[in-house]
Order: sequence, then structure tokens, then C-alpha cells
Amino acid sequence: MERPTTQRLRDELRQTKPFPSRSQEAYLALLRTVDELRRRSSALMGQHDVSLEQYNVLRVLRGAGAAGLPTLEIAGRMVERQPGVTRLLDKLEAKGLVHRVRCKEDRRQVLCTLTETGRRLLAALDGPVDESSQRSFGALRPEELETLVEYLDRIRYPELYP
Amino acid sequence: MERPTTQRLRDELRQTKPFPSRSQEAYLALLRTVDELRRRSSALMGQHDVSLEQYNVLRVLRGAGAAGLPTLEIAGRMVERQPGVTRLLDKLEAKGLVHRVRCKEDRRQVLCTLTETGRRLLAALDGPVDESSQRSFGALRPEELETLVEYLDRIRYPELYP
DNA sequence: AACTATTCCTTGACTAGTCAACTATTGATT
DNA sequence: AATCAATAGTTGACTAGTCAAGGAATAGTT
Repeated sequence: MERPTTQRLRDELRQTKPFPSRSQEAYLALLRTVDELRRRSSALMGQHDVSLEQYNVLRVLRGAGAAGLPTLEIAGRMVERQPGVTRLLDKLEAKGLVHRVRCKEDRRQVLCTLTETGRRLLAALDGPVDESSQRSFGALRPEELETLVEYLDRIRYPELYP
Repeated sequence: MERPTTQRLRDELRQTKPFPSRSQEAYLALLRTVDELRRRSSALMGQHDVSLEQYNVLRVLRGAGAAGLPTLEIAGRMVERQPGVTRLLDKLEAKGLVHRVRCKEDRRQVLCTLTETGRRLLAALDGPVDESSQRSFGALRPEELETLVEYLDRIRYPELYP
């Protein structure tokens, strides 16, 4: 972390005014937390010359197994929209981490698979990524983690939890 | 929301495999939640031809009062780094929402203030923004909101909560 | 006073993300 | 079969974010 670790949210804001509402406070806390987590993991990926987003594509591909996945399906498993995924795949293919071929059965689809290099890169990152994740989320006990995930779910789908 | 609202995290992922770890599940939930919140508010800002990020700069400036703020101080109150803020200010100034002047006392600083137009735009957005925020976070009771903020704090500063 | 260091901000060169428009292929309909 | 619609993906034109390098002004030092 770059900023002094003793800083808390209210200090970070450096505003004397209280938050306009708890919701806004929570919103800001969410933004800042995700930003911080992104920074922590980006640092890891950067050492291997891939971005965090590129890494996420690789992970999705590994999760899919040897058969590979069409581009749109990758996008579906990620936060990004299709065009972004296409561009990420462009870069990953250029680096030799991913292989793309037109699907025989449906020539509209492009099947993406990990190359051996890609698989090795992922393997090399597994340890550090897990450590980093443990360090960040280790601050919460298992039940707390569960609660957090539930809260986030409810924020995303408010109409399901009236 | 664009995707079917009955989808839950496990469905979104469309993976049969369980999560490698709770931490990873929480991490993904965080990313997706922030992404979704960003989308919801971006839609509001877009109607007034400002981006969410530009809006955040305007809010910081309003919070600072009539005196205005130097660029670096704005960055300090936001998630972004300085260069990003400079560029956001470029665009806001071009739209006539913000005014910039070199500070007399310290000519290194650039004092930024809201224009009347900027202030009106913010006022027009206050209602919708608050509504949207209530809708999202209304899914949590006040104590739960508080707990959420605490958890997020702990994730950001794990060493403070061993 | 003259140098050096620091601070504030901007710029350049990159990555990434969005929407909208387009191509290619497939499927469905008449 | 000929058309029309839907799907998969790419590209263009934009916004935004990063780091690293640099200019300008100020502060500190000798």
C-alpha cells in the first residue's frame, strides 16, 4: 500500500462534513476497496507481463478445460463486455499465451484455448495470487466472509431481497 | 440491469466447479458488485453528458465550498491518481462546469472551482443519485450497512485487524 | 546568492473499457 | 430457394486509468 496504513475511510476523505448518507459511505468504501484489491493483484501480474484483466481471461480459460471456449462465452464469465474481451485476446494471442481457431461446426465462433506457455504462467501465479487473497480476506472470519458475499449479492439484486 | 435478474453469482459464473476458495468468491462478488453499481450510476450521469468520474470530481468540488481546491487535493479525495484528475478537469473545464486559475500565493497550484453551470448540474442530479443509492443499498438494513463498511475497511487494512 | 530538493501539475505512451456500427455465418420463414 | 432475422465476433471512436518523465515554482541549504 502506498498511503499510510493508519488512514481510515473518514481520514481518506479529509472532509469535515459527515457522509450525506450511510449508503454513500458504503458506496465509496466499495469503490476504494475494489481499487485497492486491484492494485494489490496488478502488482503480481505485472511481474509476469500480463495485466490483471488478461490474467482473468487466462483463468477463465483454464477453468473451461482443454476444449476451450468461444469469445462470447469468456465474456459471459467475466465482468467485461465482448469488445473488451476480443482486445484482451488479441494481446494474449500476440504473447503466445492463448490460441484461437475458427470453430468447424459454427464458423461464427472462435474457439480460444490456453497454450502451454499460458498454462505455465498461470501455474506460476497460483501461489502468489492465493497468498495475496488470503492476506486481504484473512481479515475476515469465515462466517464474516459469507455474510459479506451475501450482502454484496443483495446489493446487486435488490429486488430479490425486499 | 441487462442480465436476467434472477441470476445469482454461481450462475453468473456458469462453472460447475466450486470456488477455489471463499476468498476468491468474495473477490469476484466485490468486482461484480462495483461494476454493477458503476453501471447504474453511469446511466444517470450519461443523461447529463458527464461521466461518473467527472461527476465525482464535481461532487468533491462542491464539498469543498466556494474556495475551491487545488488539483492534487481533489485527487487526494478520490480513488484516481493525479494524472487522471488533470485530464478529467480538462474535460470539465471545456464543458464549462469547472473553472481553473493559478493560485496567487503558490503559483504551482491550480485552484479549481465549480461554475454556476456545474453547480446546477450537480443539483439536478442530487435526487436521482440519492434514489439510485437508496434502491441499491436499501437491500441492507442500517446495521448491515454498517457491518459491510466495517468489513470493507478490514479488507483494505488487514494489518490493522489481526 | 546559488545550488539542490521538493512539490504541483501536465504530458506522453501505454492499457483498458464502453457503445455503436459493421461483417460473416447460421437459422427461420415464407 | 430467397429472404429476413438472429448470433458471434471485430473494428472505430470515444473515455478513462496507469507509470514515468518533465517543467515550473517554491523551499531549504550552504
